[in-house]
Order: sequence, then C-alpha cells, then structure tokens
Amino acid sequence: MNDRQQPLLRANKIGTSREDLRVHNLSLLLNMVHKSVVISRSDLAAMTGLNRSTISDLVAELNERGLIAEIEKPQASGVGRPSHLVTSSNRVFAFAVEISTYAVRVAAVGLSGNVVERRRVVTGMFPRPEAVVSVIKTLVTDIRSKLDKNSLIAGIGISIPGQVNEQDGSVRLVTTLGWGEVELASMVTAATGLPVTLGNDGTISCAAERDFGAGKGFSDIVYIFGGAGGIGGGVVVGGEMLRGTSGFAGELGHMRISDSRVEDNAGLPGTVEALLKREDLLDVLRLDDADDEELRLAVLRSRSPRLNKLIERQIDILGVAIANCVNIFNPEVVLLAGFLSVLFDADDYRLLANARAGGLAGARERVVIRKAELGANLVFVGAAEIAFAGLLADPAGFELLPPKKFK
Amino acid sequence: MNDRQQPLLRANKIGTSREDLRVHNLSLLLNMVHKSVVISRSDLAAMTGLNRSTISDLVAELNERGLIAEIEKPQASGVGRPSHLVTSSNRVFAFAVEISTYAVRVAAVGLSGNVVERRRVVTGMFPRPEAVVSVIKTLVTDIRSKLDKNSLIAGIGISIPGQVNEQDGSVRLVTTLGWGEVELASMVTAATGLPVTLGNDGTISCAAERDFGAGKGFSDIVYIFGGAGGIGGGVVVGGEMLRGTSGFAGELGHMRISDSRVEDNAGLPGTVEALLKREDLLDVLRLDDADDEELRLAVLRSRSPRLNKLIERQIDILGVAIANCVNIFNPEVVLLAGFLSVLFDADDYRLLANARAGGLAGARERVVIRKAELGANLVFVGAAEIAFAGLLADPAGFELLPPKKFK
DNA sequence: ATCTATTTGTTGTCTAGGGCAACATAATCG
DNA sequence: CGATTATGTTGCCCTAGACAACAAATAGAT
Repeated sequence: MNDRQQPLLRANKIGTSREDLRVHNLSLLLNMVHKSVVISRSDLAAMTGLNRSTISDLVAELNERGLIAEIEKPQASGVGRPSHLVTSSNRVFAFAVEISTYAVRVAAVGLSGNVVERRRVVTGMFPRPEAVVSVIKTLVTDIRSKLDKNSLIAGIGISIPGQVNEQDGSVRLVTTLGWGEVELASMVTAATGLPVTLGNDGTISCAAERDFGAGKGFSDIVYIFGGAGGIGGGVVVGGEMLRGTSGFAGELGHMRISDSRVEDNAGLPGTVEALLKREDLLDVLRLDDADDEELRLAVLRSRSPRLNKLIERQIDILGVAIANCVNIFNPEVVLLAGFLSVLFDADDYRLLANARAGGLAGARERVVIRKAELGANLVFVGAAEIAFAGLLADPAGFELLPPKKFK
Repeated sequence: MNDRQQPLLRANKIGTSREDLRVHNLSLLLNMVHKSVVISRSDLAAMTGLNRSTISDLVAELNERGLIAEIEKPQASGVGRPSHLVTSSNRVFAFAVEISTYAVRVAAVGLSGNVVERRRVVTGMFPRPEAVVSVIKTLVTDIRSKLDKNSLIAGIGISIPGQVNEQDGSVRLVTTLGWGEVELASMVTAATGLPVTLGNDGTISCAAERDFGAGKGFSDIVYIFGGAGGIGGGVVVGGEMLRGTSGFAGELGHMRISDSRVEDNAGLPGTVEALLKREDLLDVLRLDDADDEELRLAVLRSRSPRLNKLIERQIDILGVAIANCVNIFNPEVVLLAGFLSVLFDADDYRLLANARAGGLAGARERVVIRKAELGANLVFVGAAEIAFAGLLADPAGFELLPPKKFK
C-alpha cells in the first residue's frame, strides 16, 4: 500500500477544478436553503459572499432542477426593493425508515423537513432481516403511490439502533434486534429500486438536532440520547458529523466510566449505558410502560425518597459522562435527549454542577447544556437527512427518481 | 444573536470564488510537497486530478514565492520522460518552542521538517511567564542571527503542557507551571515581532505523528501520550486535528474511567491520568530519573513480581482508555507515546486483548494499535507545524518575514 | 401623490484560471 | 537507433464568478 498517496488523494475531493467550484456553490446554496427552510436571495449573497448576479444564476439552476422554489410574494422588510424568498422544493422527498425494537416506521420527508405519510408496522421482537425488508418494501411502495406524480425521490434513509458500517451499507451488530452482520442496504435497494443509506440512530438524531433542533447554529455539538434500548450518542465536529473510519464513531453510551461489573447491552462493564437505565426509573415509579413525557410528569410529581436517590445517582453518572465529553470534544453545546432530558428537568442544578466539576477549566466554561428539541419526528427528519446527503452534496449530479417504479 | 446566519457564514470559508479556488489549489500542492518532503510533479497531477499544465503553473507560482524548490536531477523511474521532483524550500523556517516543567527549548524548523539550531535553557520550576518570554526572546534572537540572510520566517509555534485557547492565543491553565490565565501569544509577539501560535502539547505531538510519524497515511488517529507531567492526547478526525470550540479538545488523560478518588494533576478523580502515572514505574524500579529509553530498558530487564503487577494494572487502565477512544472515535489507528509505549513493549498481548475487550464489535475490528515513532524532535516538528499552518493554508497571502529584525 | 434614497434583481461584458490538444523532450525497450 | 511511453510546455478555449450599469420595488420625506 502506498501510504503516501492515501491521505492526499482524499484532499482533492474538496474541489480543485472549476466544475467542482460550481458544484460546491450549488451545494452550499442548497444546504442553506434546506436548513433555513426559507431564506432571501440577498441573505444568500451576504452569507456566501457571492455576487448578486451569481446567486441569481445559481438559484436559477437549482430552480430548473426542481430542487428549490421561489416564493411569489416578496419579503417586505425595510427600505429597498424586497428580496425574493427561496424555499426548498415541496416536490422532493426521501423515505425515512426507523427500525426499532419491535416496530418499523416509515415516512416520506420533504426537502424542507416536513414529514408526511407516516406508517408503522409492528414486527414483534427480534424480527428477521428479511421480514423487516419486506415491511419496508410494502410501506415504501404504499407511500410512493400516494405521492404526487410530479414528486422526485432522493432515496431511503434508515435509522438503525446499533452499529452500522456507513461505507458499505451493512449492519454490523444490533443486540436489541438480535442481528449480527446484515447487508441491509443492498437488500432494501433490491426490494425497492431506490438508493439506501444507513445510519446509527444516535448519529441520525444528532444530525436532525443540528439542522433543525436545539443544535441549530452550533458547529460543535455532543448529543446524548437515553432510550429503552440504551444510551446512544452523536457528535458534531466543526459542523460535520463525527463518523470515524467506518461510521461507528460516537458510541458515547459505551464509554466506561466506572469499575462496576454491571454490563450494558453490548456486554461491556461499567459503561454509561450499564449504569444509567431508563428501566430503573420505571421500576421505582412502578410504571410498566411510559413514553418520555409520561415519565417526565411522573418524575416531577412523585419525588419519593427512593426516586430522589435514584435520580441523584443517575444524574451523577450522567454528569461524569458529560464531563468526559466536554474534556474530549470541547463542544459549544451538549444536548440531552430521551429520558436524559427528564433527569435534566428533575434537577438541572445538580446536573450542571456535576458536569462542571468533572470538566477542565477551559472547556467547561462556555459549554451550554440543554435539552434536545425535536420530538416524535426527530428520527424521521434525521434519517431523511442522510438520504438527502448525496443530493445536498452535489445538486447537479445526483439523480432523483420518479415516485412510480418503471421497469 | 442571529442563530440562522452563524453556521452558514462559516461555510463560505471553504471557498466560493475563483480566487479561493486558486488559493485552495496552491495550498493543496504546498501541503502535499510539505508532507511528502519530495514528490514528483506527475504524482502531484495524479493525486490532485489537476491537469499537467495547471500543475506546472501552480508549481511555478510556489517556486517564485520561494516556498518550494525544484530538484535539478530528474527522477529516473520507468519509461518516459522523467518527472521533475519538487521539494520544500530550505529557506523557509519557523521557530518551535517547547515550554516544559523546568526548561524552555527552542529550535528552527525548516518547511521540510528538518530541525536545526536547537537551544535549551533551564528555567527552574514554576517560572514566571515574563521570565519564559524573556528566555524565548533571547533564544529566538540568537537563532535568528545564525540563519542565512535569505531565509524567510513564518512565525513561532509554542507547545504548552496544558490548556490553550488557540483562538486568542492565551494560556488557560497549566498546573505543572503554576500558570493560570496568561496572554502568552501577545507577549511573545511583542518581544519578538513575530506572529505566534500556541498549541497544546498533545495536539501538537499528534499533528507531528500524523504528518511525519507513525500516523502518516491515516486520517483518523487517536494519539495518547504519557509523560512526567501526566497523560495527554490528540485526535485526528478526517485528516484534521480535533480542536473543539476554543482549542481545548483532546484531553484524553482527563477522561474519568473509574470510581477511584485518586486525583490527577487537574484535581479530577478517577481519570486516566490519575491512575496511570509514570512515577509509579520509576518508584518500583527505584529510579530517580530516567528518560523513556532508559525506562524501557529497565522495565524489559527487571520484571520483578511487583513490577509485573504494576504493569498489569497500568495496562488494564490503558486498555480501558483505548477502548473508550475506539468506541467514541472509531479511528484507524491508536498511537501510544512516551512511557505508554513502554507498556506496549512490556506486554503488547495483554494490552491489545484489553483494548479489544472494551471495544464494540465494529470499531475494534480494524483498529491498529501501535507505538508512536518520532522521538526527540517530535514536539519541535509539531510546534513548527502550527506556525506553518497559516502559510500552508494560504501560500499566496501569508507574509513571510526576513531573519533579521527591521524597524 | 411625488420625489429621493436605498436595496435588490437583471443584463451584458470582463477576466481569471483550469482543461485540452498538439508538440517537444527525455527516458526505456526491442 | 527507431518505437514507445510518460512528462513538460505552449497556445487556445471555455466556464463561472466579478463587476458595472441599469431597472425595479420599497420606505420615508415633502
């Protein structure tokens, strides 16, 4: 292996030729429109530094390709000719798939982040991959037939509650599903004829928060999620998702922070996930099942001594996890999602104090710790985001497909 | 605060205009030449995808600016006209400064990574910042007078064994020096008239390993360093150093992994640094002082039961730290430096087994764990690297200074 | 209502910079 | 020594963004 060429070859992807420049600028604009939902042309010019005429040209090209739309009524703010407003096209969709412990959910998500046509099928525990693919095929086909025939499909993004090799589109290990190595992307592509992108649920949710939720405007984010299946995470570094070599990065829940022998879902002892369990809260509250909002209410209402003690213990653990992340990543903001946001509400003072105590002087000073924002649609938006990624990166070269299948 | 504009404004720095394209390509080539030390024009063309004629043009511009040199005797490899070899200029230097517990070291480092004119002054424990600045001034001035008068100076890069705010060039906290908040960059600039860049020692060493050492060719690296002053680290994500919001990122030594109450140098309990001390090895070996090579020899020779036990304990701790990093970053390679490389030599089998045991299936599979390569000059090379950063990013716009001071 | 100042969109022209083809050059190979 | 091959060089082309002039659409002043 020529280890001299390796890292340098990667560099040229940034764009060396004039055509790359065009691609880059189209991508830049489409991303801005996408994330802002609506934005004026003059704002686009100001933010990119590009000339008005160039913006006109680029916007026209994106418009021709059906990726954006210009709103008729111009913006009436301040002196001067009002600027045209640009918005994401309402014709472009991606299918977002969430595979969770015992159900598969599918939705169509528009380029502007609007979620339409939600479907859900209960698969039962430990479904076979083939069964899941079949469900996905059915739901996608169904939704596809409901979409306007002028629509354009970017592809399918699938959220996996486990380890995913993003490069080859294979699932590596999902303990909660009982899956080992599964070539899921190619299976779903074969079934639907659409390009498929897989992503870890933590990474996906984090991306959604970054683009449309509590992480908007930040470029260095640590996202920690607590669900029934364990503790997941995602990290944004310099605006980009932390992926690692194969896409396994960001497993904050499996960070070992204690000498405890208690094991997490992956069999690792003393990790955040091993020590911080949603079930423990449910047990103390004598709840069989509850979503996060019910859990939040129950916690805020009850406050029995046993609960208080548990919450203190959980907050202390979460505090250590946050402090470690702060020392390692020096982020602008730490977002807490799922039942971790319940802990935040239960005693934010103790949580912040704890997180600060373990952080180094420099890094802990400016970091903001807050709850995540996006609720039920979070995973859909994030999953669509990874399906849109190719389109957003190269608006001119990415091929969109019609809603009905040809062949 | 307009949180909509924030992240988007950052995006345009990547390069939107045609001039940015030129800057980008010049930077790309200079970086390639810099890291390869010598490289042929045809390789440059192949790796960047740029046309031969464009490479000619760009190389000519870099040559005119005195940043590179073309080697006369052409490369005689294979059929066809031999390609011109390009190398970094031997006229361009940066001053590398290492501030450590009781000494200051300064060297001039060439753009090709050659270290010349080393100097060292013992400052004693807990020197005042003003004293250190004075030493730096003296040494830099001295070296400056020794350099060829055709030389060009890029600036000063300073390695700090503590927390550094890279954005404003201030030191935040260095417990081993007894420093709190120090505006070091501006002080040294005032004393020398040269632009100054500060960096954390772990980050700097990691950058050096990435560019010229054991990390060459990898784009996702975790670097862990063990020294007398504690455990430091650095992380490379997608070829770029992990910096965080203010440059505090990468403090792997202060990651808490145990319930232990033992505190590290920053007063944090149960961290890697708290549990993994070089002194402990020295104590067991009854050594007062030893550099890493002496330590390595002593460890490999002795193997007393007490030492074995200590090493096992240390390896177990290091294994947890590595596993955590693997789960969080999914790197291609983990580099161990300082006395941690001694642990690797003492029992690499146990270390690898330990690191694997704590890693998740996907991430741990392909990761390589190895010793760092660069020795005595490591910090110099890395410190020079941060001084060269501006030049490498914008070869045409960065102003180089003559060796002698004018005024 | 009308005029002015201000901001934005549009149009045509300019230009920088990378691509390309043709040719020159310098090596290896038969 | 010619054929082949890879590379450097030269001149021309083309694309994409900059720029200037003008048109359009608003707010505010009179």
